[in-house]
Amino acid sequence: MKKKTKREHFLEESLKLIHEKGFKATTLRDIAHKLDCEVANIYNYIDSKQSLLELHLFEVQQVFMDRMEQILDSTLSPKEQLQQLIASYIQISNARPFEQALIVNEWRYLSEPKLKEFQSKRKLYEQQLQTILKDGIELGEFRNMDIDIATQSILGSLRWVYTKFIDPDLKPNPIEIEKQLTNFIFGAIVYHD
Amino acid sequence: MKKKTKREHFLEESLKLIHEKGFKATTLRDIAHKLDCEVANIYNYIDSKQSLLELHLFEVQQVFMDRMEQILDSTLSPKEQLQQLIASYIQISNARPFEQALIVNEWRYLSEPKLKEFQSKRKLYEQQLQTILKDGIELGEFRNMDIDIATQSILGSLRWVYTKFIDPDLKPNPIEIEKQLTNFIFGAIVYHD
DNA sequence: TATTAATATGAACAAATGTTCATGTTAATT
DNA sequence: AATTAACATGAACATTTGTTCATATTAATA
Repeated sequence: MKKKTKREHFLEESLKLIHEKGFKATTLRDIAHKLDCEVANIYNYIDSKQSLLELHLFEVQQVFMDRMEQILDSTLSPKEQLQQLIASYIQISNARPFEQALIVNEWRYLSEPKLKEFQSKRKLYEQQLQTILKDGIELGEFRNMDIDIATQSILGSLRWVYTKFIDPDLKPNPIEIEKQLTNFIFGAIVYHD
Repeated sequence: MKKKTKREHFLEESLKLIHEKGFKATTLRDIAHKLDCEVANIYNYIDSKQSLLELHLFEVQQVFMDRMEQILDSTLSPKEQLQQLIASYIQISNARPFEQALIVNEWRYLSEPKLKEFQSKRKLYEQQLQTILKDGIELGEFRNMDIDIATQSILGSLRWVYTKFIDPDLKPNPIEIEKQLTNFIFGAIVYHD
């Protein structure tokens, strides 16, 4: 059992608070109150309020990007690649629901140049998914469709999933959720009549 | 051609600004600057900053609710009802993309009791969609699936659509988007093998 | 044990923020 | 023309906010 340092504890709690209230609405005094410490103490853990947001966002975004890279580097078919991508998305949302919540809701409060960095990585991720879809359509694995709309709709149907993993009482089965969402998305984009 | 009052102009511009920067990050001085007027003048249009958010949010939410009611009051089959719901969702997102953006991103900055009011209406909307899905499954129009996951996924695949209508240069065809999204969602939830 | 790193405190500050007030001007309605 | 409603201004205010500083105390490491 690894001992948690005070800093790690601070990062966890501040993450939850930012998730609850929103980054802009969360003050350093809110955080200090939750941790039962003085505001000034926070600056022993982080450089600034902004850096706190950056910390959480880029850490998880990198996990998404790495998983995408792995999948693209594989020899899997587009269909199998998409399946893997869905699985990875749900797995990350399960493992780190609060960070994922920030990715969905709080990224816009990054300040330049970090904002552009985040956006360009997200755009790359979307383009990589688009490529998978395009390849799949050319191979006849997916039906013909507007790739941009399909990309956004797929991501949209995954983006909310973290909410299932935030409530500690629910404890939903991620495997079952993966099955349901895979069926949903594959039904949406494969051929059928 | 209806003449726009100053207040209407103010509401439009402040809406766009809140969409751009986020409600909490938008200051009254930001708005005043955009409208080239004094901060105090704003209070000739609205009672408070909070009321500005409420104004925009509840107006559009009511449109969503009304359309849902109309559909439920019809004698259409679940399948046809869902089709109508998708159409109405896209139509509202097209007609009022900025308000829809607030519904997606800014509702959480409502303060009580308006927050609870908003949430309960949204919950009702979701439950009404769930009922459509449940009925459709029982009638064999939709395949058997986890209704909660299906509901969230359908709404998730629609929630991003307003972004297409925000950029005035794009001018996408809402009919084509409706067709694509209808195919996507129906593919996702009807039977096929 | 000596030394460095991690954690903690309280006071203080400048800037930003939502709101109010008293007052004035312009436009619409009677 | 008289009256009311809509729009506009600038000054002022109390709070809130992120950040810094000097200075402790505690824990880890050499």
